[in-house]
Amino acid sequence: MTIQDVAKKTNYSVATISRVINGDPRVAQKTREKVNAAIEDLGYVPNLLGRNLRQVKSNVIYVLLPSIDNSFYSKIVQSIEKESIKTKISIMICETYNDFNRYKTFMDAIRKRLADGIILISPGKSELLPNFDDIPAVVCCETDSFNCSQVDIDNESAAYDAVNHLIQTGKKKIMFIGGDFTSSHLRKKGYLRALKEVGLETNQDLIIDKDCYGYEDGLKAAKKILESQTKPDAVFAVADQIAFGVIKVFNKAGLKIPQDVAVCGFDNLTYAKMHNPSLTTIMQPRMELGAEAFKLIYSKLKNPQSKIKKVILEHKLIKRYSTTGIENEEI
Amino acid sequence: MTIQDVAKKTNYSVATISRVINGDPRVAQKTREKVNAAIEDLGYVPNLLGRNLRQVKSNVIYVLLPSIDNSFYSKIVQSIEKESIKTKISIMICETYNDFNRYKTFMDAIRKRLADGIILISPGKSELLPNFDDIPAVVCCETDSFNCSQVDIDNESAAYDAVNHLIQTGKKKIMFIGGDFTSSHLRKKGYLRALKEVGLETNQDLIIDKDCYGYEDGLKAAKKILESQTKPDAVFAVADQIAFGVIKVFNKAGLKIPQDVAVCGFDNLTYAKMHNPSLTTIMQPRMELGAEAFKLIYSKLKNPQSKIKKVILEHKLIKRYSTTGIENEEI
DNA sequence: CTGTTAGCGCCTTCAC
DNA sequence: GTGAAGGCGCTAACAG
Repeated sequence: MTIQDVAKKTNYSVATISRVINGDPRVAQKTREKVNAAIEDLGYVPNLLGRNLRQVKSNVIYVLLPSIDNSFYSKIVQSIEKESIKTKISIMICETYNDFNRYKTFMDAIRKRLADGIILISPGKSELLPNFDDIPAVVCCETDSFNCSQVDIDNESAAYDAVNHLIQTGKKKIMFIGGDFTSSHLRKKGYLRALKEVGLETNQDLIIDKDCYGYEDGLKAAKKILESQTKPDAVFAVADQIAFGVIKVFNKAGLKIPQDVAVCGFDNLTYAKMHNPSLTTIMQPRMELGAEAFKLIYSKLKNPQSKIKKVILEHKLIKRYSTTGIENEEI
Repeated sequence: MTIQDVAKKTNYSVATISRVINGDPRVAQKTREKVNAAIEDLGYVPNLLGRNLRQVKSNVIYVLLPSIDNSFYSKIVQSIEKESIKTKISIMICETYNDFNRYKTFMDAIRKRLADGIILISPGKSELLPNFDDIPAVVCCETDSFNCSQVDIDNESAAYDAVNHLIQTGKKKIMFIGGDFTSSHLRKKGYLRALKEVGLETNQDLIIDKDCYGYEDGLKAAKKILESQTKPDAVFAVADQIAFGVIKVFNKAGLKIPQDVAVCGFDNLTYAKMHNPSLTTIMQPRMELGAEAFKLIYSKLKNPQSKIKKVILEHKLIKRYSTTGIENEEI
């Protein structure tokens, strides 16, 4: 069943049928009705593969992210999807596991026209990626320099806010736990600036910034802290999951949170408020990050000449029990 | 740049080029080399839209799920993806939010040839869905009857195991918290069977099964419990997120978990072990569920005549602090 | 307002 | 082992 069959049945040409399907205004109302009736009648459904070939585009955008099993990303994806649904573009989620070859595979698929462009979420350093200068792209949640539009928060100042909050609650020996990735480095900068500003101690014993990314790493880091002579009265972790690990260990060791040691995370995962105690953290505006990323790639596709933009969105400190000692389910 | 250009450059015909690209054996070794060299040389990349049109398939499978912002689903998707990468099929994740019209949209997209088939994850009751008898489909994590292959766990017996475990730890007044969906109904059956078997009380005061799906509902349910005269010594919730809400409220009320009241969830979300206290729950074999679902749809596409299968996979009870009082980071 | 026609890029018979 | 030719289903000039 093709457009031909509809043409035959209605005695119009395929061109007219095509016009009706695509809402072209230069079709008589009556014709339109007849054609639609025939389409209904025959149960005809256009084959978009034909259209895609003809128009040299797939109306698909790839969304590349490290892993879908991370609620931080999933919220971003959700908003990209929400935005895309308003257009006729579909998104395709692709997990990279930060693997060079997977990035390459997906980028090559675009060269094969299976997608029109990509959104890269937290891709890491640009020099560790395959070159993608030839394909329409937007980077989300990464502050390294790319040859395309980007959207992110100000990581340095977000960390500054978080650490400053810890200082405000009277904490003086504040640890930093992070990993080896760009935004973590920036967060460390913010941490250092906050301490420096009020003349607080900043030494290497207070900093763990190697191989620390997730829950298990948080467990390890916290154990190391307990075993050492460093007795911090607060911990700032660059990811909520790390903070969850830290809390687990501190709890088991009988430390009171936040009285003995306060804990602050980063990202405001869905679980941050469910946690016991609920976790103070930096909220990244995930919905806006995703929506903005989509808008950027969309306008890039509409107008390939459009200029590269860098968009910085507002973060927000969410104060919860793990630093304030006040449990409030509403937040 | 098309296959034509390669043909011209090599003085072979487009047919030969096509054969080389597709690994057709009836091509002389020498020819193959020359053609590949030219392809390399020109930087030619095949346009798969042409191939798709010609072969009347897109090599895409849609994966429909309620929401991506739920780590239960994301693990399943991850395994589907992992399985798909071995083939030349790509998967496309589609959020339905359990909305009839969104289901319809995606199913229509398949009729438009944008995908070759679908995997439906937790689609709910079959009568609430648009008809999809005309498209290749597989249902995952749903026990309602569908006119296609299915993969799921035995929900009734999983719930039985969970409640039985609570009984073993000496609990006698066990509440059930669930919602109005098929697997929840089955879990209630298992709950009732376990209680009945040992002659424990089962009355309506111990059952909350309306509008209870997520964290917020858990909060509400727990508050209701505290206000009522029912003083349960254990709670079995049909989802981990509900359990998290319950724990939050009980904790705040000063109840000791599991001494005063034990809590058991369902699903074994990644976060269940990070929680304080860590959560006893039923592990669904999410990776296997996804992998099996993909295999089923794949064979359906390979062989449209293949028979409908129902696959039931093994669940497992994961015992943690919220029922045992023992914190073990390893689990 | 409508029809004719020529491809989009590829694969696949059918010849030789 | 290779080539010629037709067509997958659709859209977009161009003509009328």
